[in-house]
Amino acid sequence: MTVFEKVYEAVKLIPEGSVATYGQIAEAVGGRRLSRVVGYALHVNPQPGVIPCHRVVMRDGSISTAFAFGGANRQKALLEAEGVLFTDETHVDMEHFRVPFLPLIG
DNA sequence: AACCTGACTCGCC
DNA sequence: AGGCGAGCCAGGT
Repeated sequence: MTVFEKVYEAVKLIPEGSVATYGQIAEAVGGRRLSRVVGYALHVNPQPGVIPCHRVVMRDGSISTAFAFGGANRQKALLEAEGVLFTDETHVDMEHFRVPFLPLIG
């Protein structure tokens, strides 16, 4: 099981209507330092549509500008469709929609 | 086979 | 308070 596989597992565990930070995913797969690797893993997302990568945002709730499947606006629309609210145009309301806990992937 | 880079995050100026 | 470097893994050149 590679780190990438773990990343995909973790991302798929994010419940609908919630979001997680790259850091949270990183901690779930082995360490906070892997946050960058998490981003790369989603970059090479092997199964778009299966892996809810739109539920992964920056630690401050902002959406990455380098979003790959339609732009940050598309990601924002997907999240709003799930009931996730935004504090402003680009920041998710992390206080209420960030997942409280993400299980460790082994 | 080694080096560079990439959807990040934290710590030190 | 804002800007920059370090650290992690995998894949391409």
